[in-house]
Amino acid sequence: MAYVESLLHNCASFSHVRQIHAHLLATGLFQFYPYRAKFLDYCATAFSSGLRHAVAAFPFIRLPGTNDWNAIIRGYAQSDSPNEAVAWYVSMSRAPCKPDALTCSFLFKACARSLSRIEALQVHAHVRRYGFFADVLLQTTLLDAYAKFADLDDACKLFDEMSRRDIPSWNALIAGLAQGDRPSDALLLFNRMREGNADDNSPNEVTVLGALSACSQLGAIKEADRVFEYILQNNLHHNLIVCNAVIDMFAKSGQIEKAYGVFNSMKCGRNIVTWNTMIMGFAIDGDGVNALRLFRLVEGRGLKPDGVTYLAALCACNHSGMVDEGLDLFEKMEKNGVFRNMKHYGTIVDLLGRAGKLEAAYRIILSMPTFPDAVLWQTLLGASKLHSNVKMAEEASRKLVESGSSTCGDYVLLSNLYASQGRWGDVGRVRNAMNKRIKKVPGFSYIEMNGTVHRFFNGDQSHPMCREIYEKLEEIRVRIREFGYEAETKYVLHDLGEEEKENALSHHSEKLAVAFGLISRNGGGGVMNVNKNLRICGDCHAVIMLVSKLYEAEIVVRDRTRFHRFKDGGCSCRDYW
DNA sequence: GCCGATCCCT
Repeated sequence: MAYVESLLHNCASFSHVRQIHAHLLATGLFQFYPYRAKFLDYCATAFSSGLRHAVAAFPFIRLPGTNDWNAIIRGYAQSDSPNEAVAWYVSMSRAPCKPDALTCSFLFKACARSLSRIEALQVHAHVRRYGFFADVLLQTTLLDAYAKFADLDDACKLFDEMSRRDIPSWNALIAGLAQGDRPSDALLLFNRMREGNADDNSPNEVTVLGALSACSQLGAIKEADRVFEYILQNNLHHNLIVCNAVIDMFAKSGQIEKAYGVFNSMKCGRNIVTWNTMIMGFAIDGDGVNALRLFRLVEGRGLKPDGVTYLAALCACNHSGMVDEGLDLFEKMEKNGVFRNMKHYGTIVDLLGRAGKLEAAYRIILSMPTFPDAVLWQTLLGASKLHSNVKMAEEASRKLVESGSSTCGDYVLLSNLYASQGRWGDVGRVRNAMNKRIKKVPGFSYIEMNGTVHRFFNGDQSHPMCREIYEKLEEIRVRIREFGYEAETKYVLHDLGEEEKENALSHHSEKLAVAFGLISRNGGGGVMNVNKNLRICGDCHAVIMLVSKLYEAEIVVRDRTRFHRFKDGGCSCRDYW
């Protein structure tokens, strides 16, 4: 038996696996359960074409045992068609042998990957019935599956009920929270673990990846620094994947120099993800020159640009207004064997649209080989609004409504366009249509001050320092007026008088956050960082530029798509966004 | 023996 295992582990190619298979058949060992099951398991998981081979061999087994089934189920669980694992489990349940904890573990994995929630619930019930549930590893796999279905409350409940938890259990929940839109909870859990309150488990490489991802999403600068400090102290920065996530985190929290510092000092080598992350980092920072410089270096390092590399370079062109360079990349990528997907189209449509080439953007959407995504029409709508092209905006809106995927934001865009033209009848019509829909994403901004995160909604009056904040806003309004500012009331949706419109604008969440930041900085310098969940509004952009000059403040706003660095009355986006 | 992992359009 030992020699078969040793042969298996020394297979350099799939043809070696076939030779071992032939040997087992010739010697009759194939019908001997332990040999065969080991062989099948190796065959189905170690090589890409091995699963088909194992599946083809399966019918020749006289009486398949649990591990034979497990081998196939495991193989499918990690294949491109994980749902097949469930189908095999159904067949297995009709066979004489019984599933074991391993079978269920592979099934949970398969369910997690194919997002088959119902099937997972059924297997969960079986697990309880069979009495496998005491198994920590199995519980962790299930926890991970729940997290991937976004059943985070169930995942937390399972976690709390576990009698024993190891590092992967913690990691599964932290990563689940981070990826499931609860990054703050992920950080809380990470910090608990770091402070030694995690069943004697300390964070490892995988744990910090969850924490890094949480910081990236939040754009949380202080937390980002703290997580990095932990990584250095515990020598986790020799791991390539950790480094890639660190670069992403620094780039997404507005610390592009730190991101580039890590990129340049990596001792563990760089892979294509490293380059993609750094290029995208420069892109969202509005530094198209550095992004394209790195893009050109990729091939020289023996790496082949992939779809994400091109996407990052296209994003860089988009955010820096480099239309010709972007079009050139878009043309070249397919010649270089990289297929264009929806995201590439989305970026090029935005690039052309923002540059005012609405017809060209429209033609690109129509010329696509696949059915255009709602995002493409939303992008075209946004560009039409930017360039006040009512006809194109109406066309894009029509397509969105037809596709059944129009959102609140789409209606707001169209309505704002009508409003800017004074077409109040159309505004009312669009608003009525919008109000029939329930889903609204409220705009909010947040700013961190002395370790506390302060969050503001539009027109928010719930902050303890509400009075001071609104007084500050009034002061800002007066000072920038003296400086020659006029409110760009076209950004207001409603049919209000000019003065009321200005008020509606002046209480946008990003302005509240900036006013609060000015009050709280105690005259001290330093950069003020504001995060916003949606895109920054045009009036806020203009106002914050002036604030940066009149109050000598450097203000960085991270919005949904990029960073804006306001300084001395200007912005790093050079008004192109 | 089975658990946890990086970059991606508006």
